[in-house]
Amino acid sequence: MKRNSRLSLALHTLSHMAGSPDRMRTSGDIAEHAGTNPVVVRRVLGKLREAGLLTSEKGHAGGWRLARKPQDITLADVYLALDERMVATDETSDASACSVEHALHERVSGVLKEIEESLVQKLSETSIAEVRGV
Amino acid sequence: MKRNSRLSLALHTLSHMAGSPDRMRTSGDIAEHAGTNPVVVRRVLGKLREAGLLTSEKGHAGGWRLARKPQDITLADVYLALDERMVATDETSDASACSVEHALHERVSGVLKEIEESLVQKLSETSIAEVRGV
DNA sequence: ACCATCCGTAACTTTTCTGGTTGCATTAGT
DNA sequence: ACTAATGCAACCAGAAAAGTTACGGATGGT
Repeated sequence: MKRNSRLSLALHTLSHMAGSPDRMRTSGDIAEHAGTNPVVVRRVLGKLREAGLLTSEKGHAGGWRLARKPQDITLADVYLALDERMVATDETSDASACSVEHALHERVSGVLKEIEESLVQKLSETSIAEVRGV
Repeated sequence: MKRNSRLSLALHTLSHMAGSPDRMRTSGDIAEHAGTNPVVVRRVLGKLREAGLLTSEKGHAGGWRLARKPQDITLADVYLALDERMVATDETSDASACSVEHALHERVSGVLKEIEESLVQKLSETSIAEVRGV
């Protein structure tokens, strides 16, 4: 796997689960399906569980299941759950002595933050059910 | 610097250059300004030159200058010049035997590509001049 | 009671990405 | 000639991420 694998893995898995929402799936199944490792799957899906998108059960008949209906899970939910900010810069303390520079830095950061917000807005317009489509 | 440093560096540099578009700046100046290395600056700015956003001149009085007016350079131009796709997945050959799986994979890829396009669209609505702002 | 199965988590390794650095050829002005 | 700049290639170092192994805890079947 390469870049953006987490978002991609999450999306693929959720879309797949949306097919039969009641079926319980193990991280092993999902991993094999996605061509990766059960632990990696649990790591990513754990984030989604924290965000309330999935539930997991331990033990013999344990596994993973959607916590909501597919149409109630948006791409924004997934994106935010993974806690990856794609365009927004980190809030590095601007060490520039010049105040004009500082102001410019603020402007650039602000613009990037706006772009990030618009991305989330766009993501919120599509649900997992719609990804599955048709 | 951390993630997105290239985009951030490019944006900051262009915004700064937009202040006095006729002034020639060396990679050394820019690097010192950005707290990084001249070679790194040339790497990033080289991409922008390839995309026609900047011009560079070798030799004694050489350096970098905007190739267009700041209002004619959009954030999308910069983003695309850097050739970093943030949300779109790479076109990995889908090795899934099942055709249903393949179709789902295509759907997810398609959705991500749409998101990417909408991001670029959003970026194209803001110019460097506007970033500089006010 | 026992056992197989599955999640949760930690620790470690390997790979990949990226910025930083050095060196050198080339170009251009003085 | 000399100086100062880009262009480019090669390499190093550090961080980030995936992959792997291992083990503890929970759960259900036998």
